[in-house]
Amino acid sequence: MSKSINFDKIAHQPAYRIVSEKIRNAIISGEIKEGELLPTETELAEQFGVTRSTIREAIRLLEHGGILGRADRKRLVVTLPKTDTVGRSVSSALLMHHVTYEQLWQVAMGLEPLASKLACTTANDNDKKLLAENLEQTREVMNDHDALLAAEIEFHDLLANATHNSALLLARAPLNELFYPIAWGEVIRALSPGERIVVAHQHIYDAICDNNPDKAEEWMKKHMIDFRRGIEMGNLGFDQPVPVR
Amino acid sequence: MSKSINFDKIAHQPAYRIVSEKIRNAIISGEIKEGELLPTETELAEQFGVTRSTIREAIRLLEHGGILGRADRKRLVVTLPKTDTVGRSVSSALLMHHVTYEQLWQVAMGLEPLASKLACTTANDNDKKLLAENLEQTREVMNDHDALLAAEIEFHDLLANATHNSALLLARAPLNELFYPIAWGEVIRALSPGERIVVAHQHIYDAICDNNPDKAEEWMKKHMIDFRRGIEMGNLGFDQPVPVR
DNA sequence: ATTGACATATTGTCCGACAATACGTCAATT
DNA sequence: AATTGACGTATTGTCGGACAATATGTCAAT
Repeated sequence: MSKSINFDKIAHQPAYRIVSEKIRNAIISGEIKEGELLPTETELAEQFGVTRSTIREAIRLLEHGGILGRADRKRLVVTLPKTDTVGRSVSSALLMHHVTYEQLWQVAMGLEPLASKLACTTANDNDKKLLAENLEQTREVMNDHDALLAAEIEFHDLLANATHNSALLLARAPLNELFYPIAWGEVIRALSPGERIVVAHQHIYDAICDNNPDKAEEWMKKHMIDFRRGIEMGNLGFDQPVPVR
Repeated sequence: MSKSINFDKIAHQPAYRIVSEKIRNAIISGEIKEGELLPTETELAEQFGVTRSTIREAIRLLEHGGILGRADRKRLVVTLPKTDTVGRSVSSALLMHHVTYEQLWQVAMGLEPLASKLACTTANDNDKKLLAENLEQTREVMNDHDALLAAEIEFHDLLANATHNSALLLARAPLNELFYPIAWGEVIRALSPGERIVVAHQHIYDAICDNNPDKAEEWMKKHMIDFRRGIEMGNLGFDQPVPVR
């Protein structure tokens, strides 16, 4: 133990980070509204009094987070971060943490029935129409593994969208990105559970149309448990890390 | 409808993005292991055959996602993305989506009881020790609004950590960042619910020590519902967007 | 209304330079 | 032996300027 005075670590931020923060704040606070063009790099450089290279680094910092996109591959534009953009960085974080099938399933078990329940009261006509179309589509491709997987993923995605809850959408983004495509994909190839999937989806869809939250929640739970049994019956270890790609 | 042939949009990726992807893949696939130093910028520039500026832009792209940090503020090092790093970008996304208290609460209602339940079987001695210390701490500061809020946030965080489920940790990151500090903060200032908080935490802690998942889940649910009533009783609109900062 | 030609604006990439600072080494000091 | 000091080196942060590639806008020609 040193008896000497302790000074706080001095926070020397590089310029590109300061600039990035300033831009970020301007965006989040609504000073620059969504859809608006960012000033050009040279203009920004003049305004902040730094070189264009510095500005570019600052911009890259934000671009990854999805709050900056490009209008036409030239000018940068302020954009609402899409779920999949944000989801991708969360997913790579999870892969590095060696997330397991089981851990993802637990989260899915927490969020998907919830989404199902909420959707009953929030889904509008368009949401229902999309779900109905997906259901029909799923029935058609029931025996085509790849197409079935795509339809299954879309169903859960449509359902989540129907809640119109962006917090929920973002929280479940890793499921879309890692859980369904990989884990579920293997299950489908191993067990061909097309029939069971369609039945579950149908019941969930009906529940939403009947405005019956409890039923929607219950069927989604069953669906998820089926899921789990699928993973266990396939030869993928439930407690194994999700493989990278 | 044009009858002419449709070509796919040509995907011209700028060099900095290609470089960034390559580095990202090398990291995720484990080619460069966690904790290892990245080659210096000049070396990377030589290896990829581009200028240092381009390398720097590529690095900034990754730095934001948290998979690159710095060892000593000079050399870059491969790091496991911490939950709060990733959480921050998710949170700014949510703010831009004008997420409401209610939406965050719904997610919390899905995840927190789950965390509580899971923690019963996964918490180790150290987790329990930390929770116990937090509990004691909470009791002491019960009437100091700011300290109470900090302790409350820490409790939920410790609980989530005790699940040792990184997917869950990342999914609930926005709660730590937006829901508790802002929404809960206002409730505490308005209603001084110190007593109720301590009681709930105590029951949850007991349930974990008794290895009683159902009880843990139930009490967390009660706790969250209390939460909701708090928000409704305070003059914050439950369906209002969470204010920016 | 479509095409073509041309000037302009903006981004992507390169090069070279220098200052600030973290690191390692080795000597000097106590 | 442990701390301090001096010094050279490696690496990042920032600068300035340059040029090519590519969208954009305008106006004339068909």
